[in-house]
Amino acid sequence: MPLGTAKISDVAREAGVSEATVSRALNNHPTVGPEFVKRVRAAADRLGYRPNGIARSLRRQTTNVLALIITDVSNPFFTAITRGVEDVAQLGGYSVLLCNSDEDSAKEATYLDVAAQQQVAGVILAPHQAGSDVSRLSAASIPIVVIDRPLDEPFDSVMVQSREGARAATEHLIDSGWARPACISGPDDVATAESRLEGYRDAVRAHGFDEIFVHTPFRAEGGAAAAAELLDSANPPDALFVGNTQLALGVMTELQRRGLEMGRDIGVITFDDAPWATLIDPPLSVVSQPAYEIGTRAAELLLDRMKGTAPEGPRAVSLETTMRVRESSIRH
Amino acid sequence: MPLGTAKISDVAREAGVSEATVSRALNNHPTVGPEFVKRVRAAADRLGYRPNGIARSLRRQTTNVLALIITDVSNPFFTAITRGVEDVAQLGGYSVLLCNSDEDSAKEATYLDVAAQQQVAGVILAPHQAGSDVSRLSAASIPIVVIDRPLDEPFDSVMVQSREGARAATEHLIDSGWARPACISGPDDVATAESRLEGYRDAVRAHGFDEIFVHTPFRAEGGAAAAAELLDSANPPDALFVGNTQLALGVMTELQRRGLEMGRDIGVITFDDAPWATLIDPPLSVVSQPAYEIGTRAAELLLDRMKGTAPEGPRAVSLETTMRVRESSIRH
DNA sequence: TTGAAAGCGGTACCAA
DNA sequence: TTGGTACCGCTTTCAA
Repeated sequence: MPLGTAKISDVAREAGVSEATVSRALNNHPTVGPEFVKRVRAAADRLGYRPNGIARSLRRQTTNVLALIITDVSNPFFTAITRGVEDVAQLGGYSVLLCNSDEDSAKEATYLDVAAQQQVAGVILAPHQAGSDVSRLSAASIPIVVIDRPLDEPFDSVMVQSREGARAATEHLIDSGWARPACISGPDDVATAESRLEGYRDAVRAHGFDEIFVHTPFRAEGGAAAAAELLDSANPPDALFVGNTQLALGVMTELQRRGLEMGRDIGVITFDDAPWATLIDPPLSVVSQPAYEIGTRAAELLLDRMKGTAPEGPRAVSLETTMRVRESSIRH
Repeated sequence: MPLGTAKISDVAREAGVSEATVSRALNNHPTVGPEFVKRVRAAADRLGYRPNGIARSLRRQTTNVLALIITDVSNPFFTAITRGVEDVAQLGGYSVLLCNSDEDSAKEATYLDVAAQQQVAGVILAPHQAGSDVSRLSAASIPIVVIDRPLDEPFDSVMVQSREGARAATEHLIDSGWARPACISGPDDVATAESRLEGYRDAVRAHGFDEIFVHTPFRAEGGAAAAAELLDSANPPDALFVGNTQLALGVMTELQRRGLEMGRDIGVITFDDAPWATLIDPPLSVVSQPAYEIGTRAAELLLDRMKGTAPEGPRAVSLETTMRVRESSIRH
């Protein structure tokens, strides 16, 4: 028998004890004689025994893995969240499986299904839409923490005050002397896109400015197309509040293509910080979200929900954004 | 009984057939009467039946999920690979679980263990080191495809001709008139870092130049520290070949801090393209790897290995890099 | 404290 | 073609 193929019955035979004793010994059950523990451990080592996680899960009805479902792996915002989740999950003895729903409800549903089927211990979900169907998880009583975007059903959640951040960013644009700020927003069915747009509207309305905005997918090409549309319009904006990093990539490419310099020809501020934001010319002003903390807080909520130490009702964590004014938004 | 909690025995009762028939009907087994299929489907729908993946896996000894283990989720290179893997996996009806080993052998080992325990159908692995222990997967005869970095044991693999790419990049630096190119390389125990360094050495040796290099972790801080060290040395380099995107982020930050302009004061070319490479000033020259294709090819190899349609021995795919000369490497 | 045995929820063999 | 049932590997009562 190849090493690492042994099952519990083999170990039992090798150690001369029952399967039950092997199981208890290996799981540090207190009622096992120290002599037996030693014998079982030795036998297990000799055989290279590794428990079959599937069988264990089937019996225990749970695993020691968490699922983290995000909408875009290539967005630094979500990878920062991922690191936060991983760090606290690891401390708690859990592994995290990352699933990329890619802003696609069908893929999201598949992963929700996989999570339920694999009986993960808990799920952290950035829902594509508020209506995402998590009933399979609920049916299996798998705890859920919702992040980034709200879900219709009430769960523990970690959100960011996007609207306030967006409003502040737009105010900043106006304060800097830009007279016609527009908003390049994400898809109109994505909550974060909407609340950032709302924040923008709050600000322009307060100042009696026109509301100028366009919806586009959270991708670089979307940003480029939106920027082009706005700039080609009859009465183009002189400043842009951009909905996220991916959009910003496209927007800046388009500005570059047109020879427009940020801060001189057009004011730009974008949602989410990025590691390269200070390297471009001029440095990009941003509204930064505490991404890593979103991850750690979410994982903490999940872990104590799993432990059963959490209070009854849903807990809502709301984090603030930080505006980092650099040069792209400053008129000169 | 809450919806979605039904098990196969419930469906059998509801449909008035045996469990065996339910199983066969739901799995499109050809030997089931069409009348029965209809009845079973209806009963399953009524009860909101969803098969328990764990139980199925235990019996079938496999799942329809793949694991993709990468070393750094926040590196765009790996997220591009991820998209490639996901796209072909989905076509084949598989979900992919992404695991971030974070350049840490212990985490990697944990995920390898999880993969084996969860009995994933296959694994695509970017090993931290050539000695990574995949014996648990082999013992469970789970197919493996190795990407990005070699493994001591022979498996299907998709690699990139890093050394050639690195050599070409360094030659380009030299051809552009830089007289003292140095290399900022990754950790000396990471194969890609080593082969890029080798490529650099090939080039400088061929020209009789000094070999100047420093090893540092694949992180922005590592890049910054390495750049500082080199620039502060007695005889500093006038050009830099940088090992990857994360390092480049740090290197450029350090150059900026010192007021050094790429292309004018120092020549820079880096391994891996990044979405923001054209947005910085001056645009960054890079050696681009076909990341998305690495992902698709790896998944293809894995899928037909799983189907059993692959030839006996390991297949090795070797992809080429593309140099994209922009301005940071051009002397002016 | 230890062992026997009953499942966990499906699947697939064998018999009818 | 359908049904009965052993079994996948482990955990956890229940008895001894």
